[in-house]
Amino acid sequence: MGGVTTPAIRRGANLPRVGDFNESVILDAIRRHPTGLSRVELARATGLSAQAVSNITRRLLDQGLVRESGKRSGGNGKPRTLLEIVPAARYAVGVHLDPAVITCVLVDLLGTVIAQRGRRTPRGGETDAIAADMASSVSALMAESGADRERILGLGIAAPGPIDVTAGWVVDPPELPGWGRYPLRERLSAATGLPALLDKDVTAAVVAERWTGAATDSRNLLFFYLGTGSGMGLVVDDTVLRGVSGNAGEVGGLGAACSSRAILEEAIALGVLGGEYTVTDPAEAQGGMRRLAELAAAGQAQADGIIERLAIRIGRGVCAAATLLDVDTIVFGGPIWQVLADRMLPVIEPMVAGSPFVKATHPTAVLSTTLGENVAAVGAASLVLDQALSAQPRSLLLG
Amino acid sequence: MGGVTTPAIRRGANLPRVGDFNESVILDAIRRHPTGLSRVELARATGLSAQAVSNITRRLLDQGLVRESGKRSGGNGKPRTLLEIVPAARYAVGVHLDPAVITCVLVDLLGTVIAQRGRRTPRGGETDAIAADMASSVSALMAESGADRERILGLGIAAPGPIDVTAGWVVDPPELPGWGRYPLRERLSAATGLPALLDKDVTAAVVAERWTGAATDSRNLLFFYLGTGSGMGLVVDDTVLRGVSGNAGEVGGLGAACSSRAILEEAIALGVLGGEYTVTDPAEAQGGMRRLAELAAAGQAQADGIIERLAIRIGRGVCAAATLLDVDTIVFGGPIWQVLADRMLPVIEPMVAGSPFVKATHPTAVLSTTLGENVAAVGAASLVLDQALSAQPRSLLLG
DNA sequence: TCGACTAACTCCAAATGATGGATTTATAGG
DNA sequence: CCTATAAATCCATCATTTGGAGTTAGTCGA
Repeated sequence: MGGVTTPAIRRGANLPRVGDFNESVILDAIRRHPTGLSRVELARATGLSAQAVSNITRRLLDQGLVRESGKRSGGNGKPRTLLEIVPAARYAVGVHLDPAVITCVLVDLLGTVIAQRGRRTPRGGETDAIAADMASSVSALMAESGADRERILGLGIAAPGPIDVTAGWVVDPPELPGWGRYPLRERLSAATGLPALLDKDVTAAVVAERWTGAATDSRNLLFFYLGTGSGMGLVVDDTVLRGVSGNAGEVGGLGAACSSRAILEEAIALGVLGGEYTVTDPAEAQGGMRRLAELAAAGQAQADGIIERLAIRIGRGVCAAATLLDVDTIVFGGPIWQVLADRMLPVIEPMVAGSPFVKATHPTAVLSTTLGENVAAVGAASLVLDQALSAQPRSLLLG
Repeated sequence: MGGVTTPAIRRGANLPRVGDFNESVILDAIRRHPTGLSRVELARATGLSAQAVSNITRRLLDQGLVRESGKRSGGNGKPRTLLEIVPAARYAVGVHLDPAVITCVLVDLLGTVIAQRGRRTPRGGETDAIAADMASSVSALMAESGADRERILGLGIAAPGPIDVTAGWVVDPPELPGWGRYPLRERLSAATGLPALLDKDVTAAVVAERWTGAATDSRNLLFFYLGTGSGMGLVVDDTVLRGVSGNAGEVGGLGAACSSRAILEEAIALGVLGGEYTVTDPAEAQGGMRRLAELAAAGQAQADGIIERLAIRIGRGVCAAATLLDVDTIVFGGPIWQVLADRMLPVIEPMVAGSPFVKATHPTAVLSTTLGENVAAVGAASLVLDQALSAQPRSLLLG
């Protein structure tokens, strides 16, 4: 009390920070325009003076992040010189530690996957050995991609929640025995020599979706991830919601009800699937779900009912969350979603469109991810890009 | 496409903005320390250099926002000169348009209520006349408080959702016939001569709670408002969540189930309350709820059951939201909450403490507002203070 | 009582980055 | 070939933070 302990108050801002920030703003604008963007257009779009834009683009050109890509003549006057991103100027690596698979990807500045590797997650092995194996996968990825080492910004790690962001590890993961409180971030950083950051897989996924996926233009979106577990990644007012401990996006009871384990158990109990689909290893769940989807597609009513009920449950949860957070875009993805999307999307879409909130306020887009099964791994890499290159007002503050 | 239309991209930042922002940061830090804070402490807390702090505090002193309030000697050396807020340096006015009552308050820089007025919301009168009456209440408030006109920053308006923030009006409010799409913000601004802003009542309430209420230190909190309707005000990562259209915090079906109308109907159907408590006018609902609380306190089991079931419903909703958003503080308030708090808080508190997410991650405080029945009106005024004086990184961007 | 010491605060020159006006550059059209 | 026009850059200016030196106001010990 009384000034002895100085609590963490908001930090001030700084001249050099403004420079860096505006650089990010310009880079961001260029990145978002695949066709290229001229300096005047940048000035108009960002509100900066033409002079400032000129200086900043010069710095970006010097750093090799941007190049001039031609001219566009608009009638009279000097034609605009277009600027575009040099995708190979920087890279980021992402690792997704999932109960079913461990995926590593290397992406470029635009989030395009340059190289990737996946392996089934070993059950009950030596955690240290598995982590070492992850690190060597990352190193191999960097080597085979031919990317300059010094152009690699860092390593992003996505893991199922709950996590402890400050410690850089996973907390009591039900489906990941052995990984609880294992110092994953430190170990991978040390073993690869890259700066590393850890976040929840769903948070990573929503960042990917904003960076390169289906929702690059939305400032308020919700990503529902359906994999071994399920959860939501949240972006509101152009900022990724992380919450007190980085665990925002947990869906409580809904998550358990949507787990592949619960669905398969229901299917087996109803006799739709045989006992051979009982999951001990989450890696096998996707096969069971695929079988279930096939049966449903072939007209098996009970299989279809299971999927439809799942869709309705998810639809309710998503509507509640979309109402609470006032988003205009909902994206679905994850390995299990990929299998069931065709059946579930037509159920969920009208639920959202018909929800009282949506009808009273504004239309809400419902989409499937365009990034495929490894959204979360791409997301892990996107976390790095996002931190290093995106223009977040927060970055103006002094740490 | 292709650069013809320039989409809204993030805006750059500016030197003068940095100055203003840092001024806000310092003011914010001083405001949060009732005992006063010296320049060195400010420098350490904000990360700014001693010089910058010195310059900024001089500006604040010149503006009369801050004064030197004594010295504190800490052993050797020159004693620190303490700085404190001058509460009367600025004022803000807040109006809460509620289906039951219209409340106006005038608060000072610290959010302390200097003057207030309330009246029952007229049913079905001439909207224009009522708005004019609100405006004259505001003028009367300003006159009787004796506050310098030029020290009044503006007028905040809180209204039940859904709202349209850009238009500055309420959209189809079920309990506020006649107010749908009425240009409330413009009219009140014109009639009072003050710049006005409109937000949802629950959003206003959460801002109040952070400015002066029970949660001035939490950066992640959730406010559950229980009045004629109900909803949540959300703050995550130190920013107020507003969403696409400013309607974040709606609770869908839960909101309807928690409305005083629904509760009283249930009580009447069960014969706990007589038919005379049927509400046509929301202003009468509070009386019925008070009667219900009295019966429960007197040991009437059915009345008690109604309240307990309500508490459980709210508890579930709040747990789900707290899990989704990863907050560490939950605050309850609103006119109906005031009446039922004693019975409901003991039900909800253990639900939160026992929820799987809370147990797995971090303790979560459950509190009642300290601002009484007119949280929302105080909140409306706080919206003005918050916009004008709080340090939001967002404010660094050029509009 | 006086001087040494220490910490808080302020003055001054330097650095950084955005801004506004004038200037150069590149194209289209007559 | 000249002019009009729009894009991009040069130059001087302004606002703000920063770092080091200097000033101020206390405490402590002799």
